[in-house]
Amino acid sequence: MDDDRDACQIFHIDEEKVLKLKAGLIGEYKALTLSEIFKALGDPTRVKILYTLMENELCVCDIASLLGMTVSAISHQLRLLRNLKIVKYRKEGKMVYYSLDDEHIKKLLEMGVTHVEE
Amino acid sequence: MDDDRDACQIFHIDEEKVLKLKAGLIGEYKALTLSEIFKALGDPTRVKILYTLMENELCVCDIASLLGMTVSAISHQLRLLRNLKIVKYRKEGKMVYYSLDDEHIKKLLEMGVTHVEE
DNA sequence: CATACATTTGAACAAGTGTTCAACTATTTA
DNA sequence: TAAATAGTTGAACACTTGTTCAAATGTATG
Repeated sequence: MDDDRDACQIFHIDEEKVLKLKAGLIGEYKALTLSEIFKALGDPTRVKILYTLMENELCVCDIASLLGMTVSAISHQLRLLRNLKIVKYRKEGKMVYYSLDDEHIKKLLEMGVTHVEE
Repeated sequence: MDDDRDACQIFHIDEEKVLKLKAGLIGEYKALTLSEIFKALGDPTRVKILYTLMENELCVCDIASLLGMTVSAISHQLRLLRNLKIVKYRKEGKMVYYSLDDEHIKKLLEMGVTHVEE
């Protein structure tokens, strides 16, 4: 009688629970920002790119060669990853060397692998 | 002279490095599987749904009410999350209670927040 | 300066995605 | 059995996305 599961019709969960739930809601902006990061990792090409960068920094055409894709396609993806601060770059003459921006990205990838591998 | 950065033109990185890089490449299937998980987290609505499930299990129309969206929209998203084993569900009479499938998902979300908040 | 090369960029296209609407299933209750 | 309720589903739509191609930067080198 005390914990009869919330029927849905009029949404009559007890006040306290409603408040707790609403307080725990993620904000619109935060949800968007967070989803943008995950979305960036949510493409096979970008996953492959990031994997090549996990131990080394590499230039655009090295990545393109390794993945068997056009330099243009890789560059487009790198721009996206750059804008989201997922990779950083370093210019040296004609070449541009890309690397992961921070350790979080590496950890996110590793945790993703852990999840899919179990 | 020893570590002259790989010029790109003919991709003449030294053999050892090429081999190491190629060995570290992620496979096609693994990249796809991994990207599917991240893609699932890469939508604001799904992020919000998962956030409501971080501490409680909830039924579809509770989530819909909390987020101010239609039951149908939520149900479609939950199916996707279900198929990817990101959420699990429990049936009780007419109601279906959803919850996060495992701790990894929670950790991924938390780690994502950490990344965007710094 | 002219040439070569690494990378970036914009436009365009096919393919994929999220929401809505209406119809449907399944379960409870009268 | 009939009505009510919780949830699922499929089709349709506008919108977004990833790649390609061609053209444009920027930088070194002859």
